[in-house]
Formats: sequence, structure tokens, C-alpha cells
Amino acid sequence: MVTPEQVGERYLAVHHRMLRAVNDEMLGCGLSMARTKLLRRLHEQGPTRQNVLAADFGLSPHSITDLVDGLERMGMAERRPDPTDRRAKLVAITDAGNAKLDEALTVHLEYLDESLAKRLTENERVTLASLLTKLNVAR
Amino acid sequence: MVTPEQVGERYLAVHHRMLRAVNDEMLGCGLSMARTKLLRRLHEQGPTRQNVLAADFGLSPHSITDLVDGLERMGMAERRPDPTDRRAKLVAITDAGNAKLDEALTVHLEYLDESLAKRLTENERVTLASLLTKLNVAR
DNA sequence: TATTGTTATACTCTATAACTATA
DNA sequence: TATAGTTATAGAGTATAACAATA
Repeated sequence: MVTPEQVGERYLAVHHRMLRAVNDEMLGCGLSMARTKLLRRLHEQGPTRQNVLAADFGLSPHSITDLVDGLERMGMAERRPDPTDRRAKLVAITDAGNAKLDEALTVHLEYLDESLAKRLTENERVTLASLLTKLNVAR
Repeated sequence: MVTPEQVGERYLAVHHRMLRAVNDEMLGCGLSMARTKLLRRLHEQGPTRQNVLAADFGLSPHSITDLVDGLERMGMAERRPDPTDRRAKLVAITDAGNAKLDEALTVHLEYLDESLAKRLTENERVTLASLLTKLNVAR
């Protein structure tokens, strides 16, 4: 029997392990979770100022500097001057970054989908997806 | 509409954020996720050799040394000689560790349960719990 | 020769605080 | 005086490799 009180405990145990497995998978192809998220944001919304990224991801300005440094060293992103404010910098994804992002998303999402498909039926996955949608509300 | 193919993607977005929130909560009461897990294992299964811990948690021997160092500095765990093998050490939880573990589990599980209760009905939480049970199979 | 754990070294992800350049 | 970003510093969590003690 399952009671609602046991959910938090299971939640922690299961997802901590799953996310770690995905993260290992991602590192294997050269892009960590944090870097993938940032690259994806740049891919979808174009060149963005660092302070906007910090606010949107809930990270400190320093963490963004660090993340962008890493992506820049890898050649996946680049900083450009912001023409409207000489203090600010726009971070943009490069062609190499777009290619890598494509590869990383394919690899890790396929891995996750396979892991889920191994453990859940199609109906259960649909149910999970709808629960996730409800969990995703920021509150 | 929700298709099984979208599940992996949502899974990542939702749980990454949730686990980070829980981890922040846990740091606030002085025990990180990794330390809590280790302390809990020591509480439940008694003094354990470091190589066993490394194997069970899927960590390198060094990571265990590091984690135990941290818990020892906090007075939450201690190393004892293994009477059967002078190379080995048994890691044991202390009284202070047991008290802290109790507090940490209460704080972070209550936080998680509240987060879930804010977003899901009781029936949905029961459904989630049963999905988590299926996801928890190691494969 | 193999195993147990530590030390040395390093990388990622996160933080706060002090600082520089610009607004 | 306030904002954008970097540098300095720090701590957790992870890794590999080299090493000492012991088996």
C-alpha cells in the first residue's frame, strides 16, 4: 500500500539516482546539465545579456560568468559587446555550440526515454507526463 | 496533448529544479544531500567499511574519504579500526549524527511533501508514488 | 601481487564579497 | 549612486593517479 506521506521520500531516492545517471551520460558527450541548459536557452532565444541569464536561471552573476567561461573555452558560445550598454555583454551560441547541443540533446534525451520505457508502459508514461506538468508550476 | 516522447524532457526540467530546491533546503539545516544519504545508511546498517560504502553508492574511494572527512569534522560520524583487517576502517554514526539526521529528514521530507501537496491532489500523489516504485527498480 | 584508504591534483557548480567600468 | 560583469575566495561533490600500509 502506498500513502501520500511516503511520496517525498521515494521522490528523493528515485530522482536523485536518475538525474545522476543522466548527468554522467551527458558528461560522456562533453556537455554537463548546467551547460546544456544554458546553451539551449541561447539557441532558443538568441544572444542574451548575462544579468538576464542570471535572473532567469536563479543563479548568481558569478555562476553565469563561470558557465559562460566554460562554454567559451569549449568554443560553444561567445561574448559580444552589447551595442546599447558598454558595461554589458551579449552571450551567443556558436555554430559548434549548435551542433554540440543537437548531439547532446539527442544522446541524453534518448537515454532518459529509454530508461523510462524500460520501467513504465506507454500509459504510465502519459500519466507521468501529466503529473510533471503539474509539478512544473513555479510556486 | 501529451505523448510518451515528451516525458524525458519534462522529467529533466522538473526534477532538476525540485532537487535543487530540496538541496538548498537541506544545506540550510547543515546536512547536504550526499551527507544525509551516507549518514542514513550508517544509521540503518551500522558501522561500515569505506570500500563497501564506495561500492554501494557508486562513488570512488576518494569521494567516500572526502564525505567521511566532512562528517567527522562535523562530529556526525567517526572512523574506527576494523578488528578483522588493519588496513580497513569502519565508519560509524555518532549520537550527534543520529540527532542531526533525525532533524534533517524531518525538515527536508516535510518540505518536499509540502511542495508536492501544493501541486498535486492526494490521488495524484498516490499515483506518483506508484510510478516512483516502478522507476526505482535498478536496471 | 592485490586491496584499503589517503594524498595530490583537478574540474564543475554553486555562493558572497570586493572591485572596475560604465550608466 | 546604481548596475554589469569580473576577480578573489571558498566549499561541496565528483574524478583519476600515485602512494603507504597491510593482506
